[in-house]
Amino acid sequence: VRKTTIKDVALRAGVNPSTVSRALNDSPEISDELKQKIKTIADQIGYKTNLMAKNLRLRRSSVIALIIPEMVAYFIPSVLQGITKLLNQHEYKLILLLTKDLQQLEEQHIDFSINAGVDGILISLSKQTNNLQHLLKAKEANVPVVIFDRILPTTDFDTLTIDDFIEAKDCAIKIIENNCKHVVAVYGNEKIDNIKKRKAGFESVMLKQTGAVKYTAIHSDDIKSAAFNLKNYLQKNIDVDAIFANSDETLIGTHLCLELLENKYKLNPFLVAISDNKFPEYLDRKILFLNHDGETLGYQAAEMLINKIFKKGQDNISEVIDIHFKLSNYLFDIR
Amino acid sequence: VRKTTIKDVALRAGVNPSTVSRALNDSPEISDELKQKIKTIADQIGYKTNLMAKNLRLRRSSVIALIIPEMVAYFIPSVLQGITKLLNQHEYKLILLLTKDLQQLEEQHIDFSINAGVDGILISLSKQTNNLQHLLKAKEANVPVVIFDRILPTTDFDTLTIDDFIEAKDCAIKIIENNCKHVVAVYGNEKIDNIKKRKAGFESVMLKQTGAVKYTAIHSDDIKSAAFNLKNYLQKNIDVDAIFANSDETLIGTHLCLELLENKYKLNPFLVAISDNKFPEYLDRKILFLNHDGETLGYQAAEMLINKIFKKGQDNISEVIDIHFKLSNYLFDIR
DNA sequence: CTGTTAGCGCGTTCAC
DNA sequence: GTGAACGCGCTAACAG
Repeated sequence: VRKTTIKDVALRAGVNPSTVSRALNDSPEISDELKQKIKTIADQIGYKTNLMAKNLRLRRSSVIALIIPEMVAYFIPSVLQGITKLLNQHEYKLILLLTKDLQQLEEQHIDFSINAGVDGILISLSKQTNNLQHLLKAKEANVPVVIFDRILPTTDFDTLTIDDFIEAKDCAIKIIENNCKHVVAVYGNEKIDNIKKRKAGFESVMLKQTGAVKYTAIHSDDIKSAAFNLKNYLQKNIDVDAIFANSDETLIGTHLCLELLENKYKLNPFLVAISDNKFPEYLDRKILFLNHDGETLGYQAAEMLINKIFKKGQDNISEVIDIHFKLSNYLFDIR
Repeated sequence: VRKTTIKDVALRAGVNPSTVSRALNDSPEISDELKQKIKTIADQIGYKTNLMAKNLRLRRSSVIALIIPEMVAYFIPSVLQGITKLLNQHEYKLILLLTKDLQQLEEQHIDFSINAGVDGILISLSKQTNNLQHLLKAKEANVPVVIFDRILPTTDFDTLTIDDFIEAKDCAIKIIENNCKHVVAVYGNEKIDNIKKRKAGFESVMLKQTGAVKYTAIHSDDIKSAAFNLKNYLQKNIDVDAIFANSDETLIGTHLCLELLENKYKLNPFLVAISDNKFPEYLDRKILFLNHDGETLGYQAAEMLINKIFKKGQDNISEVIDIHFKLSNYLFDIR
């Protein structure tokens, strides 16, 4: 059950294998009619080019490494969907490496990727990672790298991330426009760079409102602490009329907290969130939220990498792109 | 910047390239001391075997195709995590293909996989798929296939799925043991085979209880309809003391419904669910649930496929494995 | 035990 | 325009 190769096509067409190769790759040296003839024959006998041989010859692998902390829902699956979409268009394969947010594992994965001969690396940094030393090896080995989502400021590598500052700022502006007077922001773990930026963006608006608007920041490490800390605050401040949840986790915490308190108090705060667009529809509540579109992010990140691979060796300026999504409105109500 | 090859090692060691190859692959024909010497030299000059060349020579690709409906949270990401874990142990790469639950796309992806020369196919069937005709091509082309999660009964292929019947039966037994007298089961879309089996398993216990226990089945297509239909029923039947949600979607629907009704009625049903272990902790409610451990499923599925690839051509009996997870208890409470 | 030879399937240089 | 020959890096068959 041997697969049909370029030789079979050549034999059938009465030409040399190299001629077939040239015809199939649209070389200008081949006459159009011969090209047509060869292509037809190739189709007839079901010839498919062997990518492995081709890659070996072309000194490339058509494999990229995707290094991410973990497969956590919901954002990453969307990102992966976007990456996949673009990669399949170019017949690229994937090695998926999980760092579990450990810098040491991340380093091992990078070494492995370089040694495995991948054509490029797509990486979202671990929480532990605070410098890009280990990625420099990739640069030396001449393998293109794109850092996406969880990034660190750098001029050595291409980065693509969502512009957290601007988006949080958008949320703050919306709240002010809505004439709210007592605003609470629930922040997640500030060790995460994105969270830090969102806080900065939100406060870039809020802190200017001194006097007119009362603003309080609440911090949390997880869902429970978000719910708990918010609850403590709200019980003493029933006049809160706007809440900003800056992540899906804090949003859920906020939701749980409100569920509990709504039985006792009359609450109806204006709720604004930055989310990955999955929880809002599960929460029976009106939420203005900013949809962190992972698929778009993934697609663009993969696109950046592929472009970098194609024009390898040419212009080596590091690109920095910040995506800016817009606010969407969502309302779920079965009452 | 040429990479060091087997030739460089051979030159340095004063032996023939093929000797190096044998030494590195632990051939019994090579003396231990020569092996050691060669391995040391290889390490010194930083030799890494070129997998592409090796694969070309060995007529394999070290790539498997993963064909699934979509990257939906939460189950699939866990599955993917498990698959990745095993694949990385064997230096296997991945082509991720999404069918969007369309049989036609599924067929295209299978054809593509065969032509791309993957070593094996790991597939979870689309909702539309009701026969395995298109997979027969893979069998003819001699590419191993493992069907997992969403399967169809077959003797032509290996299948691995969670034993929905048994698990739902377990849930029903727990409810009976708990002395509940009025049971409602909320089922999802019955076109999905798994849902059908869960219903059968649950009812295999429930329908025997005629007289002693009142049992009602509620059907739904999505979260909203689950919540809506359940609400309609509960409003007329406040004495319901047990609810079985047979998927994460119906569980959320159930949760939303209870949230609404709890303000008006005194409700505290015994809640049992089959879940992917993500929502229960987000719902502020006591739930007895069966954790559908995707990571284990994915790991085992990949393991089955790799084994099949290794002993290709030998025993060709189709394996059928049903995993049976156990009930876990979960309680989330910030009050 | 080890060296020699050949070839996996393709793309490319050099001839003609 | 097209054919012949070579090599990408590796391993398997055949010698010795």
